[in-house]
Amino acid sequence: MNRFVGNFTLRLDSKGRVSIPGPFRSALRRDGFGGLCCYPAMDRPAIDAGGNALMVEIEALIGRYAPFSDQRELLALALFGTSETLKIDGEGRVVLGENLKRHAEISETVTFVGLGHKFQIWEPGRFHGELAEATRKVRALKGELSSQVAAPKAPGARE
Amino acid sequence: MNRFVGNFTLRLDSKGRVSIPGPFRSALRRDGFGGLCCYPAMDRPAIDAGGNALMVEIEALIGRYAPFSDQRELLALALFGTSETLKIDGEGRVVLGENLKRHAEISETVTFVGLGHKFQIWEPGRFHGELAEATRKVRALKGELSSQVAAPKAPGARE
DNA sequence: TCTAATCCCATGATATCCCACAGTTTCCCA
DNA sequence: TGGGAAACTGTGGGATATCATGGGATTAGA
Repeated sequence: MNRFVGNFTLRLDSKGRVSIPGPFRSALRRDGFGGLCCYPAMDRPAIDAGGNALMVEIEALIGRYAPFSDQRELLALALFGTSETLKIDGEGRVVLGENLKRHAEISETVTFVGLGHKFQIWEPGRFHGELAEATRKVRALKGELSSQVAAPKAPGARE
Repeated sequence: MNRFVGNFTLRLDSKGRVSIPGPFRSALRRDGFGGLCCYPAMDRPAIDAGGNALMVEIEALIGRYAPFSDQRELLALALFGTSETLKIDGEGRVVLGENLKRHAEISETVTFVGLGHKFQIWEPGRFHGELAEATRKVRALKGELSSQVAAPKAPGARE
């Protein structure tokens, strides 16, 4: 079983290191990629992180466009250009780069949140806020669903 | 791991030398090409750089057009004609040619940006501007993508 | 002989590796 | 069923290697 599930809150030490939660660490190990691929999440003050699987996903996204095309260069710049592959030390820790920490407004504690094929790293307070918000939305969505019968209406993309 | 990822800002010394960032340097070493192949990026005030993989890609691009066709000659001129192969010294540094520096408006600090198979060298200020622009466009693109994904049967992949 | 490019060594800062330890949880065996 | 023993996790800090950078020496080219 190779996905990231659950959430864990951990502290950064004086050198800025954080342990990757055990379950995530073993999922990464299985995935075969020595390091941790991270980039600032779009639209959210969080860090997206993962291993090979995530990297391949990004590559596939970029690979859809022709080499030297504008769109490809743009995507590559925004994705590869802002991501960092962090080294994982013998104890399973990483040091987050300054950009990443700034983007997620992380200071001394972080929450790891499993998202299946990848996971996110949040500042704990912001994560709880976001979670509450998400719960509220899901509840609303559920209400909507139960009031519909089985309408095959196209599900609009929402964010 | 053999691609260029992340961004690094470094200084030119009094002799005009810049260190190639460690991760890029080792990727180049793996790629087997002794020097660094550079040319002014099309449409952008930046320098495209890479090793063997980049040259192969350029060749493939040019090879798509019929020999002696206008497009082919033009591309060859723009890419091969303007490229220089820089020597990498014992410490992993290169000296950028005057053309390159002028094109990218580089003075004393540069930002190396990984783009997967190749990387770019920017004047840091211009890079930040371009990155902001790219992020904005990618966000728009993401909206498009997520509305496409909802159409076929969702294989558990979500964002 | 002079200029410029290349090589070589020095150095401070940073990152990486390595060992240590305390709190839990798991496991084992009486 | 209870009492350890062992393993693992998160945390801490010192030692070592690597990186970015600076400058002198050496070679090459004109």
